[in-house]
Order: sequence, then C-alpha cells, then structure tokens
Amino acid sequence: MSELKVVNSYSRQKEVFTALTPGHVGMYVCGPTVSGESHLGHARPFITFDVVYRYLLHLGYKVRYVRNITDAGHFEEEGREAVDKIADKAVLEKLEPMELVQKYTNLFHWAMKEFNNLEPSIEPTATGHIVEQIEMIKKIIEAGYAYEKNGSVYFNVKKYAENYPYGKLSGRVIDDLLETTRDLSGQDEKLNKQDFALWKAAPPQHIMRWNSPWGEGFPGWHIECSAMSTKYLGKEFDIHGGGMDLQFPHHESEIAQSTICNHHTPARYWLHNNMITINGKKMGKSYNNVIKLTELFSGNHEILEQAYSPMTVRFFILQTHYRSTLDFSNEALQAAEKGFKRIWESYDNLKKLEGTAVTAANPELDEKVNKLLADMDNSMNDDFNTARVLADMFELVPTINSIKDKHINANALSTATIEKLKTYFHTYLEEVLGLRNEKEQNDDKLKGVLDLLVEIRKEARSKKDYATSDKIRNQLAGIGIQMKDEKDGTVSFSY
RNA sequence: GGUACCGUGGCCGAGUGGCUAGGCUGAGGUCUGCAAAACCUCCUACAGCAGUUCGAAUCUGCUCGGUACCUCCA
Repeated sequence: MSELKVVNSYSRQKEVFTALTPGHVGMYVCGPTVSGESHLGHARPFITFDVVYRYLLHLGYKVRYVRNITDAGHFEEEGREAVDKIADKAVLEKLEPMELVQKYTNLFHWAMKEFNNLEPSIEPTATGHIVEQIEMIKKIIEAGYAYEKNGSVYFNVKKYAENYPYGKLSGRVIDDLLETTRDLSGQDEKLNKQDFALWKAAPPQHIMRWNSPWGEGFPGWHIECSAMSTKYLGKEFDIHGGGMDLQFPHHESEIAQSTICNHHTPARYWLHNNMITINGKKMGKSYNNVIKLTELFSGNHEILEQAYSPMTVRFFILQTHYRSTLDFSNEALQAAEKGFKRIWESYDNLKKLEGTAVTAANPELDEKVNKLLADMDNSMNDDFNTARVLADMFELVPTINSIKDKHINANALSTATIEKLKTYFHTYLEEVLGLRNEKEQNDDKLKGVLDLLVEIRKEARSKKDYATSDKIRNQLAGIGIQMKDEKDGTVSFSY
C-alpha cells in the first residue's frame, strides 16, 4: 500500500506525511465563531477534517484532534468604532453574551451531529483560555516583538519579518501589505500598518472584558489559536487545518506568534480546504448569499428547491476534492442525493451477498474488483481524494447489483474478494467517509403492517387483480414508502 | 492595484505527458401484468491561439474569461 501524502500549504507541495511522534498525530483545526448560526460554508472544513481525522484513525494513529470554539468575539471594523461582534449582537437580541454564545455553540454541535462528524478530542474555548493568551502576549513583549499602546498590545510584524519568513504560508510580500492595507481603527496606535492586535483595550460599552497587565480588554484576533494549540498539542505539532480564507492573516499571524513564543514554527503540515460558492461567488455575510444549515436541512430558503439532508450535503462535499472550490446548485445537490442513494442501496445489497467459490470463476472481473479496492486506499493516501474513492465505489456498484440480480453468478468472484468488498465498503463508507443511512429506524409494528399489505397484494396479484395491487403500491408511494417487486418474487421497501 | 488559483462533455466534478474517471440528466434496450429499481448500450469533453514533444486536457508562452486573498470570514 502507498504511503499517505498531503498537500502542505506551507511548502506548496505534496509531501509524504510522517508523524512527529510515531503512531501519534496532533491536529488543530480552526473552529467556528459562535456569534451566529453556522451556514453551508462552515460545513466544508468540519466535514473535510472529520474525514482526515477518521482516516488517520483508520491508519492506526492515536490522534488528538483539537478544534476550538471562538466565543470571545473577534473584531468587526465598522467605520471608526471597533465593535465586539458578540457583545454587539447580544444587545440586539437582549441576551447575555455567554447566553448567546451558548445558544450558537449548541446549534453548532447539533449540526456536527447531523453531519455525523466525530467529536474532537478537545474543544477548547477562547474565553476559557484568557490566562494562557495573556501569558503568551507577555512572552512576545519580553521577546521584543510586541508593544503596548493605550492599553492595547500590537505585534510588530515588520520586526518579525526581518528575522522570520512572514508571508510564507500565504505567499505574501510584506512590502505589498504596506501598500494595500486599509485604514482600520486603532491604526494610529500601530507602529506599522501590518501590525495586528494581540490585546485590545475595551471601550466602556464593551461587555466582554478581562483584566490584564495592560488594563481591561479582550484578546486579539489570532492569539487564541496560538495559545490553545500550544497548550494541548505542544510547541510543534503535526497538522493544522482550516479554510483557505484563514490563511491570511489568521494563520500567518498564528505562525508569527507561536514562533516567537515557542522558538519553533507550530505545525508541520498546513492543510486548507477550499470554499463553497453559490453561483460562482463565495458564500459569506458580505455577499448576502448565506444558506444556514437549519435552512438547508429544512429547505426553507429562496435559493433552495427542496430540503437537503445532512448526508446528502456530506456526500456532495466528499464528491469533490477538498482543495477545489465547490459550486452549490440545486441540480448538483439533487445529483448527490441520487448518487448517495444508489451507492447506499448497493452497499445494502452487498451485505447480503455470500461467496460460493474459493477460486473466482471470472478471474478478470475478480482482478478488476481487487484493483478498484486497492485504488481506494491509494486515492485516500493521495491527499485524501475522497472524490476518487467514491468514483471507485460507483464503478463497483454494477458488479454488486448484477450479482444480487443474478445477472452475474456469485462464483464469478472468489469468496475472499466478496468479503473484501464488504470490508472495504463498510470501512470507507461508514468509518472513513462517515456516511450513514438516514432511513427510518426499524419499527416492528410498521413492519408488521407492511408484511400484511404485501400478503394482501400478493393474493390480489395471483388473482390478476391488478387494480388492488396497484392501489396498495400507489398509496404507499403517496405516503413516501416505495414498494419494489424483486426478481425472486420478494418485495422490498425503501422509505 | 498587488498576489495566488482556476477555466474539463447538458449539469456537477476526478485526472497533471500516452491507457476514453465517476455521478446526475438525456436516448435506446433487457427484465416486469404494469411500475419502480436494477442491468446493458449510446451521447468520447478538456476556454482560444501558438509552441515544446514521437505523443498534451496534462508542460511553456500569449490572449480571453472567472474566482479567491489582501478586511471579520470556513
């Protein structure tokens, strides 16, 4: 089997993945800012890195997966006044800041469960790590890379850039930044325009505030991730993930802060997922094209022609490589919904197959199947190419279904190959890609009723009373239960 | 303006030098009392132009078009 390779944003190259500590992986992923409801765009990184997490586990690594909750409120620059996003909204909704944060945290957790994402090992909050952040800022000041002004502390980017490769991750040139940075509040306090805040003095109306050596205030935009990744994963760890839009300035700043504090670049591999677009445009508040996850699941949004289930969305996202942009459309989602159904039904069929041959009667087919299975491993190892894994599975679907329908004899494949098929489908579909059946759970009473209807319909058909048999089937279809007459005379349902 | 990235068949999307990915849609067929599903077959694309090469969707250059980041952002 091939070895795992990942595209490292930091080196801009595909590299062989090696764990810092053999057998263990430390992974940090930038989590949500819980000042509002999660939208479709948020689904991508958390599903992407859930699959990364799952695959690393599958490979046998012990993984510590840290994903933060940003609940301290980043800055929103509106005009001259810097307003804390969370505090501001709290006033609007007449809620306590922590009440608001709790509400959206709960909603976020609900969405993650719907997507069948595994829980991270640690989910630290920014507000819970104010002390660590202050300590880190102190260290940076001591090292001479930050300065205090009017109760705020800024990171000296220019000085940092003289000694370290600032801009390497995002491919930025520091002189260009000088030219293009806009006027922001507090700009006059900074030595240079590229400097960013580590600590901000809180204006009187600011609700979220903490004591610090520099007076009452709150932490800057980027320091929480540096503090929490260091605390839980160490000065150097394996993987840092997040959306591409965080590359600059967030991750670049994170690298700078951590490098000064820890005398080491934080992560060895930087992985960035690409954006989801709607009609070719990035989804975002500023574009006014946001589809919240609650709207997506309910279909309650003007762009949506129907509701899309969490697994449809997950499948849709995994059908594209995580580094490519993914364009949303009803057509694409509906295609994903059908594709997912097709692959899952084939998986159900596969589970019932029994091998009958020690040696494959059709060695060519047997070989083809094994080749496709091997390609699934190779595809995942090739920078988590879930799109190709699914394509391989789709190529196996006709073979599985043909055996089930007896178009192909079960002995065409060796028993070992059939067992391997079962193992691979289970492993990849459920464990690695994290997909699951969304059909209703088995209900014995409903089953009893359906069996009765099957019985009645069978009798009607034997008397060629098709009016009755069709009535049963059509009315069941009307309430969302599909009845299918199988080749062997049995009847199956999907609902 | 600066810096990146991208442009694949009706739609979505893999693929980075030769071996027609895959899904959805559409057409025809097999099966079926009829359906549905399934299976089989068909629709053989890589923005344009020029170049490198025995050979390019894949490399190089130019042109056109698009997107992202530079500002909170997944």
